[in-house]
Amino acid sequence: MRHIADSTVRRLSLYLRFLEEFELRGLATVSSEELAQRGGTTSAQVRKDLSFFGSFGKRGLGYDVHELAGRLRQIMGLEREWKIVIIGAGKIGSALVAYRGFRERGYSVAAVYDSSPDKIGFEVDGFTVRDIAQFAADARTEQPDIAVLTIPADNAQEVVDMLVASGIRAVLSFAPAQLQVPPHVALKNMNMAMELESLSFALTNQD
Amino acid sequence: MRHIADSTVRRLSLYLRFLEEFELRGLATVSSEELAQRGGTTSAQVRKDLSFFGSFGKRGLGYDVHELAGRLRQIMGLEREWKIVIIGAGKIGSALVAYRGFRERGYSVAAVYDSSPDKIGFEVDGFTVRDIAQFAADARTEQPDIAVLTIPADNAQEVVDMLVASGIRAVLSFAPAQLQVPPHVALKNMNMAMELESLSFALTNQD
DNA sequence: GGTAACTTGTGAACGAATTCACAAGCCCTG
DNA sequence: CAGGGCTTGTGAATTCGTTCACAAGTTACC
Repeated sequence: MRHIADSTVRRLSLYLRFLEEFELRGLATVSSEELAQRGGTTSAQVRKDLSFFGSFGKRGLGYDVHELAGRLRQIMGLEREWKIVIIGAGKIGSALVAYRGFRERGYSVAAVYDSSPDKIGFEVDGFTVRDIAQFAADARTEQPDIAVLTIPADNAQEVVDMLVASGIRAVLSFAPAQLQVPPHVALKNMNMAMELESLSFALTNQD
Repeated sequence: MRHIADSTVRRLSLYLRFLEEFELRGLATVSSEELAQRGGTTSAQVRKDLSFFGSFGKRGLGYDVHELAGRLRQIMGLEREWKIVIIGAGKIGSALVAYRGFRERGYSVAAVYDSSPDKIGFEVDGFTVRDIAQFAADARTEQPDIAVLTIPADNAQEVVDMLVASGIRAVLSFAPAQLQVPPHVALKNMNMAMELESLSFALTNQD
């Protein structure tokens, strides 16, 4: 497949959310213009984004809400369940384990890991925290799909190296660090420090 | 000031982090090439990013680590303390209140709000959770700078409208919703669902 | 069935962001 | 102080993403 821009993928994710919203409201069809307005973009952008994957609409009419939602789920890989492991049973990690939004969207938490003896063996929202040292062995049988990293920045790189060596091909990192991964591994960062600094930049450099 | 791309601001934030790392390691100067390698970008990109704000380097030598860090802090508005309020005392909100990274980088949590009687009046990491209804009144005297939104998507828009009406000009939202704010308000999203879906997209559409 | 009102899908035009490439400046060595 | 080795700062070239604009297809109505 032709390379798809990250910005496009993120918008598709948004469109899907809006479609689900429209579905709930009982709308049967929706135009690119309506989707665009809901998402703060333009109708041309919506159509272009979709056009990378096929043509799903009817001229003169728009898109069938239910059908387009299905197509998007298919495109985004949401027709199967993805196994998540949470690495780091600190405050953020524990909050995520309990986060219901995961399961709602087809992501199921399979296990929680930590390296600290204060955490290993204790329960977090129904999960017994495992020793990170046993990850490689567990991964062979359990084959988790996505690792969510909620550990401090200082040893995040070595942990991610270990995860990758154990076969993980997708990482969502909350660690405020710039991690290196080989090209076959997908990495996304949730870097709060960066977002906050973007905000203080905006406040400081306001016109 | 000329408009600065969001991607540039985010990279500046990264560079600052790397500079602080280099400073700790005792390096006195650094070249754009070294910064680039650390951040997975190119030296031309680093120089171009910096050039929007002035010329901070010495030809043939590179940048003074300490000086450039200071300049970046100034540019990013990190020379003052920013008052944060956390809106939503659920799992994520509570985890953030306790997050030490805030204070380390000059952001101080001033208060925590919620709308649920189960939360209001109770303590979260030393903060007594306040009633969201009293936000407007509090804001007049306390003048918080940044609101961090950790509430469910369904009523996020009305809450953000209220925050904006109360004078908030910067919002970091964890709510999985596309919020509308007037142009003078800066808004950043931390949308985990979107990042996860980008990952499952990558896993699904792998070459 | 003809026409008016809509809406999609998509090349082409445009604009924004990144990369190239090089003149200019700095340091070190002999 | 001349020459070689680096590195910056920045216009120009390029690449990438967005927007425009319109032919083609659909529905509704008379």
